[in-house]
Amino acid sequence: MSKDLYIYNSLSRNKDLFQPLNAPFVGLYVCGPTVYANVHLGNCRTFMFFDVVYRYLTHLGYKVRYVRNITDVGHITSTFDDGVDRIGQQARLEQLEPMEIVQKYTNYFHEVMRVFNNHSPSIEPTATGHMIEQIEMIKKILDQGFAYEVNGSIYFDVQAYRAKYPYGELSGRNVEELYENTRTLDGQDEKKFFADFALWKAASPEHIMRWPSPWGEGFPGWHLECSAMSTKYLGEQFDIHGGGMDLKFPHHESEIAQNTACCGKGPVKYWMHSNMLTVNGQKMSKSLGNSFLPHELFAGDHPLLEKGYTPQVVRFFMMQAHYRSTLDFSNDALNAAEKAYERMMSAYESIEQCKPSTESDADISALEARCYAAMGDDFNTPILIAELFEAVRLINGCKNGQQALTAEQLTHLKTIMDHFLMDVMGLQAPEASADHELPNVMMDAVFAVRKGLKERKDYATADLLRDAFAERNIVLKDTKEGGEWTYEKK
RNA sequence: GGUCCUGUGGCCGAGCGGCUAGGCAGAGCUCUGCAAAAGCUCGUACAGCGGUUCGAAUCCGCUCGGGACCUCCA
Repeated sequence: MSKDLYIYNSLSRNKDLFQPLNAPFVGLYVCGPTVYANVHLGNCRTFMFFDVVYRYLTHLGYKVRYVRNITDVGHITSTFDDGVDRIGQQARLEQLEPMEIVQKYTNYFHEVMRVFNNHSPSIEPTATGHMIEQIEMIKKILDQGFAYEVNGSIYFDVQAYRAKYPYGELSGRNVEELYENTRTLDGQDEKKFFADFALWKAASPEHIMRWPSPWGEGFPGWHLECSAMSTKYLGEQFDIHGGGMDLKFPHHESEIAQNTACCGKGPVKYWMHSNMLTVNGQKMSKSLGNSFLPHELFAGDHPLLEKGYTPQVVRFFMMQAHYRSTLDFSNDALNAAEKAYERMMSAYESIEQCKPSTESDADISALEARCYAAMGDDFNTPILIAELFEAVRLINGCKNGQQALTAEQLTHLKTIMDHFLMDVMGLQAPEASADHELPNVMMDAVFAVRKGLKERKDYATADLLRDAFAERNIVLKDTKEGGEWTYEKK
């Protein structure tokens, strides 16, 4: 069975066979959040997807070092001279210390990541914690002649860089064309060339976040931290760099330029970009005001929402679309995902109830191979889910005696579900089984009573019992053996 | 304006030269005291117009619609 993995590489614009630089080790870097506000669902999609990348590589047996940074300084609202640091701005707004802002929104971010069942990264470095590395990197770029100083700020010299290396390869930008469209904005700038970007900004007297440097007090540019931290923890060259599509330019393009200027070679073998989550066809973003916060979605506490959805349903919903497609967020789609998720999970949980046969015409190994093929084809989770519904069909068929499965096949199906549903896609069963133990014992008695009533053909009382539970959101379902029950929230 | 992506059945969403995607919703059947669940079967599809091809949802051209990026963004 082939477990080859093909990854769509934004740099080559091709699905490339994944071959790690130093197997079995894999370096994975993902641009994390700027912690100046609560992460919204669009952000979560990216982190959830790269969690699946991390999980699948790990499942394949790679030793993955997953680095995802926290941007806690340097993310300025524009690179012009009046640019404001997002963290500093929010600190003034909320009348808190910048580090209080950082802590507050980092906490929320971590809580959301946990609730969505994302694995923690191996290393979660912060920009403020790597000031020395960033300053050292600037020195190297200066030494190589690809940066210059103006009034205590250091800018990356795109023209000097372009004379030696290609610039704009990742995003397909043409500097001349960019210039055509930006020259009007290029006013009283201290940069030599419009496309130059800040590596270090001198801090104005009122600027709160500031660090000493060889060029005076200031703060690092946004793009620099990722270059410095990925180099520190993953080396000058590493395997996979991920992030949202909107980071391709200028952020990732600048990263490539910084690393290349510093080390003479491009840093990343496979660039991966996940597409946007949209609302009514438009990108979900904080600035457009159409973003959902995770807790609003769970509680259904938002004008555009009819009801709440559990984190697991949301995760399943995200997995039903390919990461390179935009995904539109709607009540209908979420409702459909909820139903699908519940069907999937109830089949998963009922594998033990299947009675094995001695013979079977089902080909479970082929099913497993198709699961690997789906994931191997650029992490195609929608196809994987379609294959897992084939497993659902087999399990349900077996449960009501229409499909013969051997004991080995049932175990195999359980393994496949465990691997792909739980380990790879990071889904979880709706509720912990421990909570079910006592209610189950009680419900067994209820079903015994109903059975007696039905045998006496006292259907009215039997229905009364069922209705009484239904009023309390507990749905009773009769089966041949007795009954099943579920919570059904409204 | 530039660069790029995209338009699939009632809805979501894969596929991207020939072979059923899948889910949700809908119809019929089986099972069932009824119901629910589950299984089986079914329906209608590839924006429009041309072209290439034995064959196009898939490739090419044009038209129309939607979106992203072009120094805030996951």
